[in-house]
Amino acid sequence: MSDFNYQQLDEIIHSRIRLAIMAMLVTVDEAEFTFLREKVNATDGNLSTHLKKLEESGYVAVSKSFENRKPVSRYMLTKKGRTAFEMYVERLEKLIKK
Amino acid sequence: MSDFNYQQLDEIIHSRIRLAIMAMLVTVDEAEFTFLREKVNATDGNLSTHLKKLEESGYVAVSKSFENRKPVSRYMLTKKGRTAFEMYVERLEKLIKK
DNA sequence: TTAAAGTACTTTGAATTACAAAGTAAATAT
DNA sequence: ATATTTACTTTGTAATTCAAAGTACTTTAA
Repeated sequence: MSDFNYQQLDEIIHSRIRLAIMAMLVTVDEAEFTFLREKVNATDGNLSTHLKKLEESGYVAVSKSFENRKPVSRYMLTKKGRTAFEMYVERLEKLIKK
Repeated sequence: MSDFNYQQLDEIIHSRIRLAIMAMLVTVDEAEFTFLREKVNATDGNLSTHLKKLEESGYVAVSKSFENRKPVSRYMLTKKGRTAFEMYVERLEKLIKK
């Protein structure tokens, strides 16, 4: 399969906002909703739906709890998510590197 | 602006198929419709619409002619397209590298 | 004490996008 | 003559993206 076949790029990860979320998550153990919202520069609604999609794809796991009487959602990559991201990056680099 | 801000990635280029087209086009002087269709693994209709979008964005130029009595469309990156692609790759790498 | 404002999300609806099926126009094969 | 192939383009629809509005609280102000 040619390196230029566009379908080789995981479409779940490839969305701009989800890619930014995944790229952020690989650098940390876990991240709170509000932290991601700030880093990725997303609106609440948009972030929420994309995190849900990543969850449903099994790429991200969440733990929702209350701390100081406030809801806190913590997100982290799953093993599957990490592997998928690595594969995605590998293919992406083959595509963009000459 | 944080490297994780998803909006920094050029949305015209970022689409999977258009990214593949652009990545292909930076490696060659020009490419025919049928060549791109094969390399990128796209259907005619899909390729056609995305090439048109790249054209309208000023990233790609086309020359349409007849050769051996058949229509041939040749596509090449414009200067603007090349610059935009370089910028895109730069930002993408900052995003996915650590 | 109760009303208003904030926080941390989720749901909804509308606009945009991506895609392939169908269409066009010309050439070639049967 | 008719059917098929080639090189595209147009069209219709399904999926995606996004922010506005909504929910369920908590905190602050009056």
